[in-house]
Amino acid sequence: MELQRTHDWPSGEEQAYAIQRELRPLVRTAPLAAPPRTLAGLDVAYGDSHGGAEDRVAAAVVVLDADTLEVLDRATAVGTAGFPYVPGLFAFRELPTLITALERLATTPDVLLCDGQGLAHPRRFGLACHLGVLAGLPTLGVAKTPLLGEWDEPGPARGDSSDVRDGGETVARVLRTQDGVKPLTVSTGHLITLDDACALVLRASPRYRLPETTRLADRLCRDALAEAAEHVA
DNA sequence: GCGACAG
DNA sequence: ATCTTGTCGC
Repeated sequence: MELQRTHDWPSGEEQAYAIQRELRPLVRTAPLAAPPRTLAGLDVAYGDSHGGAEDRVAAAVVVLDADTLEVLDRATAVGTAGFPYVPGLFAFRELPTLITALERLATTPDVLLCDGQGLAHPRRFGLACHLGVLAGLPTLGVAKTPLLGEWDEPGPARGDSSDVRDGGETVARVLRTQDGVKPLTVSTGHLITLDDACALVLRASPRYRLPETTRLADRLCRDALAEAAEHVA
C-alpha cells in the first residue's frame, strides 16, 4: 500500500511536539465507513540497548481476514529507531520502520491495530492517531499497559470493560479479552469509534489475551530481527 | 519540586 | 522493549 509522506522526521523533542500539534487536528473519530474485511497487526522488536535513537529495530505488519483470522499478507522492514524512547513521543521511534513495512504490503488493510495508545495520550495523539493520519486509514490502539487516566476495575469475564477517563473526557476503555486476564487498554486512533475498536479487538482475540494481529506481528518482527542479525555474521 | 511514564 | 528460573494452574 502507499503512504503519504506528510512531514519530515524531527531531530529533537521540540520538533516532535510541533508535529504533534500540527497533525492532531486532523484526527477524526467516526464510525467505520464499512464493515472491515481485513485487519492488520503491527509491532516492532528491538535489537541493541533499550531506549536510544540508534537502536536496531525490525517492524512487521500482518494482514488477517477479519472473519476467519486467516493470514492474507505480511511484510517486514529493519532499520534504526531514529528517536529515543520518550513517553508521549513514542510514535517517532517506531513509525519510520513501520511505515516502510506497510509500503511493502501488497494490499491495503481496512483497519490497522497498533501496539500502543491512540487517543489515550497526554496530547491526544498517540501512535495509532499519528499512523491513522499518515495512512489515511482507520486505526486503533491496543496497549498492554495504560499510559494515563482513571478507571474502575472491569468485571472478571471476557468482554467486560470500563471507560478510562482523563481530564474530564473518555480517552480509552480497559477491556478484558479472556476470563481472568489483565485487561488491555483500547483507544481510538483515526476514523473509528471506541465501540467499534473494542469490538474488533475482542473479535481478534478468540483465544489469548492479545489479539492474533499483534501476536503474529510480534513473532514476525522478532524473526526478521534475528534474520537480519545473522545476515551480518 | 516529585513521581510516573505506551514500547 | 529486553534480560530470565522456576512455578502455579488448567
